[in-house]
Amino acid sequence: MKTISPKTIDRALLYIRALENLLKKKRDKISSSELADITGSSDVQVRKDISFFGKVGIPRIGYETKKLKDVLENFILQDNIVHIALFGVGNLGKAILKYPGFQTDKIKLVAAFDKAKNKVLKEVNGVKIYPVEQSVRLIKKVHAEIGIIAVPSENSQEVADIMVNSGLKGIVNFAPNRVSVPKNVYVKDIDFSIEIFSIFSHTQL
Amino acid sequence: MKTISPKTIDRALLYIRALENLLKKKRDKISSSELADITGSSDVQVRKDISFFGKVGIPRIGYETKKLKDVLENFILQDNIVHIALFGVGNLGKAILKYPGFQTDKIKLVAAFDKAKNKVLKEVNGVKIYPVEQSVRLIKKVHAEIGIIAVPSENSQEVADIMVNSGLKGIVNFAPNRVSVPKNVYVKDIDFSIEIFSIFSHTQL
DNA sequence: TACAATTCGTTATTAATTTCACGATTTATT
DNA sequence: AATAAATCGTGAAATTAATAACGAATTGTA
Repeated sequence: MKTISPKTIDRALLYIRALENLLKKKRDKISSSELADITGSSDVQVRKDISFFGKVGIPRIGYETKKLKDVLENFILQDNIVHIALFGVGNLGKAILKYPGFQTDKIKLVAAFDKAKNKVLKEVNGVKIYPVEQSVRLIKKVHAEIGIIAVPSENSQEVADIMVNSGLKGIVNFAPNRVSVPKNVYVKDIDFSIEIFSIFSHTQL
Repeated sequence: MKTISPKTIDRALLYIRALENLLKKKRDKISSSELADITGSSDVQVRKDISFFGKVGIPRIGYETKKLKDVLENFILQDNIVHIALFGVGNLGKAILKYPGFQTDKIKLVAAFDKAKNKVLKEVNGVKIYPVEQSVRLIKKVHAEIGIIAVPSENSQEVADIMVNSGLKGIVNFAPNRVSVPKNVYVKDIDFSIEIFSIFSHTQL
């Protein structure tokens, strides 16, 4: 039994999104090479990735859009819905609250926290903003799995500690400094300026 | 002559940021293992990465913080300053404008564009907001290299076309759909919901 | 000065990932 | 029915990346 690689999972997420868009356009079939073009990959890579999930393609035709999407989603998400808690409702936090991809049937932003009294108890895009003091209790109550850090870096560690205490198992950190957490908690750092430098380096090659 | 791998470059950017923080704390020496801890890597990986840039370490001591930072920066950025143009001054755009890492001596956000008349000609964090119509001319004038797409997905392709026409060679795309560009333009997509699903998958393992 | 301790730098090894090559399957066409 | 064309699926090869192993250099200490 081969184990599935993290890279394959990440690409599968791109495939799923592409397939959703194709479904909206009523495309019911798609070939590996076209899916590769859309997602910035290669046809062989697409077929190899998909082969981890089973034999879903039809030779000479390609893949059925709906079926492929279901297979990938079921494998990766099973029946789960991902519940997210957001910390920090500044500009970035608001952008995240308004982000269309965060209120679908597979992913729900369920609670936002901020320490500014004037933001608390307001609602943005259907999500209520609570005071940080209530976060541990509320996150446990709503069973969130993933947390987003969108506070200034001075407060990021403090927020990370709250997240760990609440039982969150994954964190996206937008603050430009690393936070320390127990090793059973997975942290993904997104640092805007490092992304920029990285692209700059790529364009220099 | 070995060529430097993209992964090494990306980690080197993490090292540079860590070294900057250490310098602020007046730490003038650092070992590979401590740098590894800070950046979430391993000591061997750190030494191996750094060895691409030359012999800068001192056995038994470690690296001189300042010297190592200079070596890495010079190699990756040479004497360049990266100039950025931002499209879209909504919540996300404002968050980017206020992001501290975008006004340093190595990276400058030089212009922002929006089509809303009421935003135009205002200034956020020292950056002036211009009408989109002037973007091609202005980007050429200020010699920006990298563009950031922070507009809704309906407008992302249109903005990408402007960027290509302006001569930008790298794009960070925050809109949740891929844009098509000539293959000499490098695009990095940052899709919040895919990041979340990716973390969720990691935590499920 | 000799020896131990520490940390870098580098070659060798192993592991992971991507690409290649090609057989198998299905549909269309003559 | 035979052949051609298109596309999937996959084992093998090639590439890339990470880890391990260890020598070399430096400092501290007896």
